[in-house]
Amino acid sequence: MLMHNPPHPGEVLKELCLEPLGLTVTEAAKGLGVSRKTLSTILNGKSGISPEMAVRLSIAFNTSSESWLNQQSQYDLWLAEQHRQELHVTQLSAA
Amino acid sequence: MLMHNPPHPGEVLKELCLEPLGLTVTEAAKGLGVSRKTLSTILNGKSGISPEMAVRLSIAFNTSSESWLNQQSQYDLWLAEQHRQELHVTQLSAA
DNA sequence: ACACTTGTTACGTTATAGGTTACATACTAT
DNA sequence: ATAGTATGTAACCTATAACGTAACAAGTGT
Repeated sequence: MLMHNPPHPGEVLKELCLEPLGLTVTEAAKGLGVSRKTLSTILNGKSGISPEMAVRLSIAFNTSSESWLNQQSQYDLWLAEQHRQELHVTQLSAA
Repeated sequence: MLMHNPPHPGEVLKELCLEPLGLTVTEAAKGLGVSRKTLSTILNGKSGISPEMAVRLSIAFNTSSESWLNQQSQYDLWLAEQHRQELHVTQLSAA
């Protein structure tokens, strides 16, 4: 169902990983092996977490890559569900 | 952890939705509101299930869009995990 | 022979992740 | 004030991917 606007994974990343560890964006980007811009756009909700980025986050922060990618999926799905009625789809299975 | 190669969502779609209902690719594509090629490449593992496609599938087959997109995420993640060591990432949190 | 289904290729468009470079802004310490 | 650092972002590039149409070859069934 997914009724409520899920938070962008970038917010969660900032609040749960960077801030608690006192990491700057520059430092974290270096550790993750990506450019500062790439991390910055994620943190500010301008781009999403790719499968590869999920793996990077799992290594750097000792978490599960699944949790990161699932958060992104929930977010993407919430956006897609907003246009449910504009999709011309007909029922193919029994209700 | 995800040790085993997860099935491509296209296989699941074919076996769990199209075949049980006796639907041809052409019919299903029409019902989903996409081109025959788009559905065909998904069924044959040549392309993935997008968030919008997950919503289409949820409408046509009366399922949850989450389940479709999660299957795709698990698949994408499994692919990404194969290159874990090639990613130059340093530990940022305590082990 | 004819119709239908299918996979696939070729050719487009559009979107997005990622990189580098550069700029303007802010904060901080000297 | 000045130097250093951190940040967001814009411009420009590349690569990948989803999607469309049109066309073809191969298979199947009438």
